[in-house]
Amino acid sequence: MDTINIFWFRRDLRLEDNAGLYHALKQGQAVLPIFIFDREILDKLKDKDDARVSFLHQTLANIQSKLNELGSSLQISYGKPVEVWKELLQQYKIGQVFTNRDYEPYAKERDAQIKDLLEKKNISFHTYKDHVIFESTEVLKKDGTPYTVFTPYSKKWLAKLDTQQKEKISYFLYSYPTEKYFSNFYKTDPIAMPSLAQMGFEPSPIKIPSTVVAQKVIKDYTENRNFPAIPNGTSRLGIHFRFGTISIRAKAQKSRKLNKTYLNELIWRDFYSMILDQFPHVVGNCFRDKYEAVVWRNDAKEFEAWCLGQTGYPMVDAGMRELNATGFMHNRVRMVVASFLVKHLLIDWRWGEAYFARKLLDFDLASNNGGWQWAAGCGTDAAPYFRIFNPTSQMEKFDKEKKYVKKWVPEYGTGQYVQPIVDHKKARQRCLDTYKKALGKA
DNA sequence: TTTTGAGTTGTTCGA
DNA sequence: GTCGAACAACTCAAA
Repeated sequence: MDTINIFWFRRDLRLEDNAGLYHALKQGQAVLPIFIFDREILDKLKDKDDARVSFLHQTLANIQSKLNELGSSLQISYGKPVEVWKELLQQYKIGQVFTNRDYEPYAKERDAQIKDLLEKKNISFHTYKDHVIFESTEVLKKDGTPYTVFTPYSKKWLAKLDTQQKEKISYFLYSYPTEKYFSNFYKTDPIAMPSLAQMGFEPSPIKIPSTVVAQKVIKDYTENRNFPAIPNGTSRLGIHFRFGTISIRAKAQKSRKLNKTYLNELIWRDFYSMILDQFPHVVGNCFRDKYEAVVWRNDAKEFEAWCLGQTGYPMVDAGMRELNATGFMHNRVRMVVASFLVKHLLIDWRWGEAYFARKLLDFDLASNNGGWQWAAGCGTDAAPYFRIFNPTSQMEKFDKEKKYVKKWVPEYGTGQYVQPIVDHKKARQRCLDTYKKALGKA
């Protein structure tokens, strides 16, 4: 049996401009690409027709057919990673293993286990940066510790990008010519992949936004991004960044030239990825501990009304209904619904975070957690607690014509629409009092 | 070490 | 209708 190298796909599902895959193929030895449908993750999903699983499956099928054309195949397994790797070790004589780094706590632990398993067999485990522009240790304060405020972080980040560009420190800052080495894929007949049904899932009716975004969308992003009724006001690339179906490097390079505001959003993505990597306690805990003292009301009925888009506040309800129907919610509206849940209803931000995690196509632990902690005021660079969005004035500001609201809440203004479940003014005061008390100011 | 300037995305009140 | 101040002081980053 010949020795082969393995490339392990995770959240980098593309053959082009893929750092780890590039390094794997460049070695010269035959490379078998693999993917694992991870039961540690899948078994926890609540919806059998989860759109992200369908998307994953479809994306892998696309990669599979491209590889089949090259006379190779993707080996897709369904199970727990450690078990799958033990089987792979039985099945193949493996030389080296290549993969791209993942910064979520679960992934770090999983990779440490696999690395250990492989190294015991004298198989090296090589990991690469692919998911972000700069990793958590690449942009640090002068004293060598991580930033916790976005603006100085972003300045340093931009300066570093400029330096790398000027000095050509990293030829591969923008693109890995992976396709140059496609001939090194392991030659094999197509290997069957598990069907959705075999894994206990059903296809989702939800449509996935395209990877192709008109240049004009990025160019006009600054003016359009706050208005949810504008059809292409935002790029909707979140899901593709999440699963790596597009390259972050390519997008950063383009937006650097086209629109600094858009680039800034990509810097936020690196920022929250860094925060998660450096401060993993943010999973399940307030970044700032003193906010744990907030006494949440956690009314289950009100939470349900929020989830279903039945709060009586049109901007909130439109957002939640858009989320439930499409797996997407406009960013401006995400802030409005999050502020409403946490501050008007005084429901623990972790409840909202979990609901978004379940529903959002573009769900990403780092960004979702960062966003919710921002909204709750307990995060790194958070909104002050007295900054409470007024869902009505947000609608007047950002959906003046009510185009967005009427699309998702058609009964709005007809008399059939539910009464507000809380009074804004009272809820606002209640929030201020609750936070003041928690922070020892009352 | 101390000081200084600044901090994604807001709202309300009163002049 | 428009504008500035108050909200509440706090923490961070860098000089």
